[in-house]
Amino acid sequence: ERTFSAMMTVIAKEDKADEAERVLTSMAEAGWRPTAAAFNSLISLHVNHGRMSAALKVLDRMVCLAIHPTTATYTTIMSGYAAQGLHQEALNTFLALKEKGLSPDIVTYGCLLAVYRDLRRIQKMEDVIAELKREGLAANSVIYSTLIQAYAQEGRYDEAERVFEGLRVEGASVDVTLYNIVMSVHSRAGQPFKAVALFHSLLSLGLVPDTVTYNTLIQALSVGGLPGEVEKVHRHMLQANCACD
RNA sequence: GUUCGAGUUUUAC
Repeated sequence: ERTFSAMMTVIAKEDKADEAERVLTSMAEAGWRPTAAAFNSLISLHVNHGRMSAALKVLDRMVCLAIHPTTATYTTIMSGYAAQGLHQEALNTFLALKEKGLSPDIVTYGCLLAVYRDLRRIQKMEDVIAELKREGLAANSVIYSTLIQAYAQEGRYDEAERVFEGLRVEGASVDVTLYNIVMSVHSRAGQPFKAVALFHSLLSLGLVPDTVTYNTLIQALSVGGLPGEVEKVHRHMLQANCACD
């Protein structure tokens, strides 16, 4: 059962849609009950290639086989619509999830927030974050980084920074991606020194810079009028054995 | 400490 869904994710990563379909249907025909996670992997595969109608067909077959879609099922579909800029469809999927009696989890909310960010509905985002907290969920780095991007997109850099400070006071999780995002915001705000400062605090927290970190920092320095500093970043990168281009 | 799903850099008109 468990090894099965693992197998499905492997197949999904290699984009063998037809193979995945075959395995899944033959299992079902043999009287096995594939897990919802196995179907979710297949749905995710279609979604990652922009094949929403194929994804929805899998959802239908799931229902026909009496395998109940999960929160992850709907979240996957929602993210597919969001990726295509089909915001209303994404929001409808969120409603559908709740109508089925399922509860959105932190990943679902992260996806919902990305939709409202693209729609430039900041107040709505604040409402959603309040709602998720009311439901006992802990806002994490994904939630806050999405909000930070929304403020930055409107040029409201001080509010973006306040969110970043607030999250640390609150003790929310932090990760490299959050730092990458805030560094990028400082870069666009014309504050290369803040990006550099953030790079150092990320290191002091024991976070490991990735290729996006270095690229973002280099970008911040070159557009920020400090191209001379770029060489230092390169040296740091090589010393850290980072597999960057 | 049990990874099926969410957020980040660049991208030639």
